[in-house]
Amino acid sequence: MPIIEESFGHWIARLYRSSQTYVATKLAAYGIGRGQHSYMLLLYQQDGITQDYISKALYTDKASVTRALVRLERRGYIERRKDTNDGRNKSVYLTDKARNVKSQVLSVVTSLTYALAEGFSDQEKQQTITMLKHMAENASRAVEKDKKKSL
Amino acid sequence: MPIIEESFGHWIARLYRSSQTYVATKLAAYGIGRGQHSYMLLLYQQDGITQDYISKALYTDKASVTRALVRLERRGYIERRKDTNDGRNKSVYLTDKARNVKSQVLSVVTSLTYALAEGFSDQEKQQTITMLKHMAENASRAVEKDKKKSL
DNA sequence: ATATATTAGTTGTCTATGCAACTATTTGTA
DNA sequence: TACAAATAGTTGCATAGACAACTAATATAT
Repeated sequence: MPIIEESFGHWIARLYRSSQTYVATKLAAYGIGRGQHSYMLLLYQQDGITQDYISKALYTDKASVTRALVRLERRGYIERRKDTNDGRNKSVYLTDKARNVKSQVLSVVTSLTYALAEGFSDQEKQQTITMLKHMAENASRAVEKDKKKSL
Repeated sequence: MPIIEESFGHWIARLYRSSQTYVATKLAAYGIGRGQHSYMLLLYQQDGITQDYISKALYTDKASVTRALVRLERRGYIERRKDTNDGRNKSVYLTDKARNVKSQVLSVVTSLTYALAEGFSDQEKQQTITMLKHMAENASRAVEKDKKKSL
């Protein structure tokens, strides 16, 4: 019996890596790295949020957030400013340069979703996103549970 | 409208990272890194395959394959031997040490699939794997298409 | 038979990401 | 008010993975 073919993890890993490559190729021209478009996406939705907020929203380690944002800042896509009312926070703001590429970035993300769902009916697309969300939440929960156990 | 929530890529990324963390935590005790269990899995199915075969089966860059296998070899889980009939090939063999942890490794992979599918009916599980496979193939195809275009 | 192509694997360099340890700031408490 | 705990962010260190350039070995074509 094929073990690997029935492992969700195997398909998720393959899917993730190809998706990253896809996005990376399309956004390389803008100097936006493969792991950075999610941050742009989030900021397009909601500007001026803190790094901690981003870390929680994307379920990404705060150290990774710092580094991704440093890169985006160096490329001129964002600015980070220490909050005046709470000096621990840094709020993140898009620059004009970022706003100018918004439609291109969104179109890459959309085209990935579209490419992945090629051959899916509308109903299947809907089911897919539902299942992906469900699995992502299950995964976070499972990881949390492990963490608590190890304390 | 929430852009990011409807992006397949966002959910796949989150899912991938959590899954990796899950597996890493469970396999750390064996010195098997988070990216290495797929290689073990493949080899449990089929021993004595070449690196190139592995690279193609896992859709992973051959440089990454080399490095992952070097680590597994250093940990004593595999051996790599140059083929006698074709000196370009290196075939990869599991060691006794690897065979001894087979059930543990498989159980981690199974438990991940199980955790991700928590709350799914059998039919939903089946649909999920079908969709994951479908998307993975769509993704590979989309990446290939880009590559050809750039030539 | 020799020169060229192709193929398999390795190494260099880069990005992405996690965990742990650290710093700085703020909050809460004795 | 001063000291402890919590919070936000950064840095050190490690793994994982991609791409490109390279080496070695084999296959192909002249």
